[in-house]
Amino acid sequence: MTVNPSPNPLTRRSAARSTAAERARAATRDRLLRSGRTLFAEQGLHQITTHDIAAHAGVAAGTFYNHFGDKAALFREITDQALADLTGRLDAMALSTLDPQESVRLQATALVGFAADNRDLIRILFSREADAAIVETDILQLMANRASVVRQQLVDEQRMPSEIDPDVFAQALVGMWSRVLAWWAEDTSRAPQAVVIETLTRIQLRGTHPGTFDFSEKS
Amino acid sequence: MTVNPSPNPLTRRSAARSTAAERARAATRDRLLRSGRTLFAEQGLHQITTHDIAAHAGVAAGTFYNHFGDKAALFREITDQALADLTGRLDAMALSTLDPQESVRLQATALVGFAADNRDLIRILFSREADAAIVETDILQLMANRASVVRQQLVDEQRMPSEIDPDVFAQALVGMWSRVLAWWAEDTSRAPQAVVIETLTRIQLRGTHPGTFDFSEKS
Amino acid sequence: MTVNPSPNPLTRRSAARSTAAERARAATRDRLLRSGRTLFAEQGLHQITTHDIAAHAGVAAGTFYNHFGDKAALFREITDQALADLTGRLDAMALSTLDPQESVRLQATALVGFAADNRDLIRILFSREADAAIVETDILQLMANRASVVRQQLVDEQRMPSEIDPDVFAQALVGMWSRVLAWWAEDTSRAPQAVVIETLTRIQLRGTHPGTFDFSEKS
Amino acid sequence: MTVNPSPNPLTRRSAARSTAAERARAATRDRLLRSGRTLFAEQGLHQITTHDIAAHAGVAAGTFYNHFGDKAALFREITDQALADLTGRLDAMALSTLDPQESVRLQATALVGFAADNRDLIRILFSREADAAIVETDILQLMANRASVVRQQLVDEQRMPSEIDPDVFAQALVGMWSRVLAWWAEDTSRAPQAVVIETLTRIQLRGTHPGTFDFSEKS
DNA sequence: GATGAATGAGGCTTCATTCAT
DNA sequence: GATGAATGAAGCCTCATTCAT
Repeated sequence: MTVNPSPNPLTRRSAARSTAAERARAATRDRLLRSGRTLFAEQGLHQITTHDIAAHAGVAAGTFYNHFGDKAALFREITDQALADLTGRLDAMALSTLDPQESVRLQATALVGFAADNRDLIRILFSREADAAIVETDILQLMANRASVVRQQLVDEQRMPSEIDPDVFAQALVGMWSRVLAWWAEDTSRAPQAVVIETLTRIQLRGTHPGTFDFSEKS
Repeated sequence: MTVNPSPNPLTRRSAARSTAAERARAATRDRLLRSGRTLFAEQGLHQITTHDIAAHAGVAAGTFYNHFGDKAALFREITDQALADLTGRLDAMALSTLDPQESVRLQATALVGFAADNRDLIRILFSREADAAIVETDILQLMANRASVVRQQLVDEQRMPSEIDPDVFAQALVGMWSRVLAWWAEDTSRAPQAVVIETLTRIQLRGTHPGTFDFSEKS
Repeated sequence: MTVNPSPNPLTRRSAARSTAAERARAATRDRLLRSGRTLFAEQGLHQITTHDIAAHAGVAAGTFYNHFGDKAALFREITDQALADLTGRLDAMALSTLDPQESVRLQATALVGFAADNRDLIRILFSREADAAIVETDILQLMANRASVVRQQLVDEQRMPSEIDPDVFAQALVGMWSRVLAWWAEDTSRAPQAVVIETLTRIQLRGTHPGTFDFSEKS
Repeated sequence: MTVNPSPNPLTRRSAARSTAAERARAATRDRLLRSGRTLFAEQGLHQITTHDIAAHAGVAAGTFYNHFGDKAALFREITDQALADLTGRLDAMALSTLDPQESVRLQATALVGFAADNRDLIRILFSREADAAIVETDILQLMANRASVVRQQLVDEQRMPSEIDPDVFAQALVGMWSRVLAWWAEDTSRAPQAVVIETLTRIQLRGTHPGTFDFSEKS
């Protein structure tokens, strides 16, 4: 015969109560986050007021400050989450192959997939406001640093030519990515997803002007 | 009948006066433009007030509005000039060769040269604020449009592979350029000018991962 | 008909429950009072929020309003209690002697003793905020009124010289008291308790400039 | 023969222009100062908003900030000026006699005269808000420090009895002064000016309880 | 009765812009 | 044309208070 370790009714009730309150609070916080994401994507950090966000979330102006210290804190939370998501995807890709060529294609696939799934986030992440004075972290710089370090390793291992400076390469890469993704996320009908992936991949693997260099090896 | 070849002294004087006044006015306007360029480059459109610009230019706050309709107008004038300069340089380069490879290198040279000569302008042009809602013109978009059209022509003429979508290519190109130049203009000691040019050129001609594609032809 | 001398168990239980609840309630109320006293003493009425008090008392923000109508009500309750305590001590002293000289000394002793025992209350009572618009009662005014009435009686009975106006005297007295006590209560190491008592007493009995007076001409 | 150093008309005109503008600016500043003084005296620092002051002065809300950094700055300027005036009067008195008795009377005269002339300032200076956290300087403390130092000297020179502690004395003195003056300035019909002076003087010279003291026996 | 999230009025401050001189 | 004080709309944030659970 088993004892049913059923929780004490009082405990359970109070736990339930507490959980309900917490859920309500979390829901409000989430509405604010979503509203911020939507509005920042549409209009940018400076055009949007805390009142706008609160109104869009259906709460009073003061409620905003029950959940976020100030406007920048909300913005930072959005971008931090987004960046974590994005780098998570890139890392997952990176681990799935050792072939550099394949790796390039998988990264492009991950990026474009992320943009398709998170159009608002892309527009926020890759707006230059994301690294304005108000927000300390420069997202593109973080990504560039990652890319630069990886690249330097490859150069050191003589798996990449040293003529391409790792720092310049890294800036070029994130510039290309951010611009293409922001452009495409704004209106995904501008190009089929596969075309975006393919073009990004080809530019990395063979450059923008492939045929001009050595015509013997056209794929 | 006599021709009066000598200007009336009064007329001349007043013309001279007027010219002096015009010169003074133009000088004031120019100081405002320079101040705006310097301050916007340092701190961005939103951080700088019209008072800041007037103070930096050594004029009164109201004087600003004798020369520019509003803050955005000054900003636009700066960016329009800069864009005209930049595209002028690019066009000049474009005309000097028919070889696509050489053309790529010359473009990179022109761009990096412009950035070296106009560090402030680069930081303004390629900050994302340059295409914020307040300023209608999207500079990068203009450049992308040019690049896209040119590319489309080359594809149509079968001088470029169609696998690289002209629109995506154009976005990638301006993204790469703008990011690299903004990064470098912020601190030109980050890389030698020649390295920036060379890296940009190589990425275009052969991609970021050249060795991975066909190892037989490493230069 | 039966008298039921033994309490109904249910009634008793519920009475006990009720008493326990009352005790809990009173304890909460008391914690709020103490927290208010501590915090108001440290920072003043305006610097302290109801949230501060509730947090310091370890209760929720809303609980505050289960016990006090508003912030001013709590403040008033603190000051009313303090004033009652203080005047109680002064009255007790007053009854213990008929000798005016002794009375002065005993009053000083009582006041300084109260300050030593209730440093927080002194700082609240004798901060000017205690009679700010938000709180109707002016504590010093109440004390001054008492002093004025007593003085007037002594003058009428010709036991005090009429040259000292009872109202001015009363203001001077409470001004002197409140300032000295507030100063001392802030840091009791500023002077030994006995010195404070003695100095207050001497000033009342002989003035601040005793030796300077020519005693031949008392009116 | 005398050269008439009449100013150049242009210079004069522009000087006049400049002076007119300066005068206008000074007048606005002065209106704000007066409004602040009046309103702070009536309602205290916390009850009065910058908008209140601007409205009372007949200017727009933003104009306040053309002249004062914030509300506290205006408040401080008012109190600093007032304190300088007041201490100036006291110092002038102090120099006019060497007789301590006369000095006491002259100080009382100066203080009460100042209160009569500056009722608003008295109410501001001697409200406890004048030393609230927002304003660093504690006016009464400054006055007390002065009094304490002077007293200590007199004690050292054996011209005052050491039984009266200089620090306690100083607090008592400024407490008495501030309370009496604030009370009287609120409504000067409460007592004739001469009576206030006389009572303050007598309390200092002979105490509040003169007749009660037996002069034969004090240690 | 306790809880604590939500409320929203209200205060402070900034700054693009105007206008009388 | 230059000046610079004045303007006032608008944004940020606080906090006393309410109320559903």
